[in-house]
Amino acid sequence: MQTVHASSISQPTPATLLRHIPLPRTSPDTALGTTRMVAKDAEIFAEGDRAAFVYKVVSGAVRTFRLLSDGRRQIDAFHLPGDIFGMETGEDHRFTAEALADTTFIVYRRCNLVTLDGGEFSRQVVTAMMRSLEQAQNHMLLLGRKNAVEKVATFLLVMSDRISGGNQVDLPMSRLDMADHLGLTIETVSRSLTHLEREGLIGLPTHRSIVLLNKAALRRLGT
Amino acid sequence: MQTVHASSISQPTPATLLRHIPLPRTSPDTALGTTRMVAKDAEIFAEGDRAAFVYKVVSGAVRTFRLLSDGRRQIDAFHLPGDIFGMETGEDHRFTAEALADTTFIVYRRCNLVTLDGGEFSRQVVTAMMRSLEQAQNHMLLLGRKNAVEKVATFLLVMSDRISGGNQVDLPMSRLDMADHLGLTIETVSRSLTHLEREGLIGLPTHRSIVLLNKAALRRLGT
DNA sequence: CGCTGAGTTGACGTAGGTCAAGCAGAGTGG
DNA sequence: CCACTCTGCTTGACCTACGTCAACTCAGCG
Repeated sequence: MQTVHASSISQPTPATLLRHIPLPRTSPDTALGTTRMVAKDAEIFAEGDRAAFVYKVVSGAVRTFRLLSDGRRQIDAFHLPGDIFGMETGEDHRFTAEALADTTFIVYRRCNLVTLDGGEFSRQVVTAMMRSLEQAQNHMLLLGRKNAVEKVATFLLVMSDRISGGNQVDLPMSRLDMADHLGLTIETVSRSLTHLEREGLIGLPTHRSIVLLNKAALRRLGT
Repeated sequence: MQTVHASSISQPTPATLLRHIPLPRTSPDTALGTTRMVAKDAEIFAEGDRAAFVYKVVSGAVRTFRLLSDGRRQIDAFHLPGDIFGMETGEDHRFTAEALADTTFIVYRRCNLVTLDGGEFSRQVVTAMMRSLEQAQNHMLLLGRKNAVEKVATFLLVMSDRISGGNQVDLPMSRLDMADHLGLTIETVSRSLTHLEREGLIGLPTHRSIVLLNKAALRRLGT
């Protein structure tokens, strides 16, 4: 059992709420949807909300998570530009979504997913769901069977693939977000990072940016 | 880090292989597929196999799992009669599937899932995938943030819902399978079960059958 | 420059893993 | 019908990876 960090249930600040303004617009990608911008830590939808929309990140990043009754949090995924999130098969959202940073996204009215019309949009949503499933399956292996250093190494490789493909990763999330995604605490994430640094596998020029110095060795750790 | 139980990489016995006979047949449910029977612990497909088929359990039960290089195993799901498993978006299977007990299932030639024809079969497969995703998301919360007793309590409730709906559950899997599903060891699963028994929440008439004496209390543990 | 919040580090505690012994039910053979 | 083994499960004693608590560092910012 672990204590619940206060910030893991943080609310958007008043300033945040003020900047939480719908911005109707039209563009190639928004033919069917509406663009919105929200500030860092703003809530996009909450667990239990009616799931009337599907979302696509344009810029920034989003976390989706669930809480246990005592506040323990599991972040199931981070959503980066291009990712679709918020699909549900039932009526309601089973997750809460919050912006990791100031974020722009497109809101699509949820066409009934059960009526698979074979159209471009429904195909895109189904593809997004399949990708979510694969990621979730990889993540179950990580959560169930990897130790702290292996978890962090795997995470860095995945983020590197998704963000840059290069050797430098600029993480959009805090240590707490990483911890709640990997089933660890901030302290253990921090210790694992410094461990990897001492081993020469990564460099830590700043807190949020990480250089993967030896991807092969990192990959060996995560398999 | 944990030791690898020898049986977690057990191979089908020779006797098992002999009983591994394709049984072509036709019935209402098999209009598009072929029925097969396999013995307990037989492999149905392996990680890396070409994913040319999709499977539906008729009787018995199936586990799908992945291994780390040193043999640590994560069972992502158990598949019971009526469940469809083995869908992949890529070319190859990313899991191994084995029978938990003597099992009958139907094998469907994999229609290309990307061409969503809106037909009955492709709708059924997409529904199965969505259900898998929801289960995987629930399981990530369990693996990442629940303690041993909470994991076992949650698992018993889920299995009870899926198998009987009543208060008696006849588990089709061993303690080792439970452990590798819940991210624990057999010893911890065993201790958690006797803990729940001592608390009066469950009864253990035999090893494989469990009586849920206080579902409300169990549910409180898993939330 | 001092304040603030995020991150790191160290000392210590504990849930759950490890190792080893023992037990019970299901086959098997005499 | 009873000893005999085999396999899965439980239990106990001990160990360790990771959580907890608390002090400290440092970057960003008014």
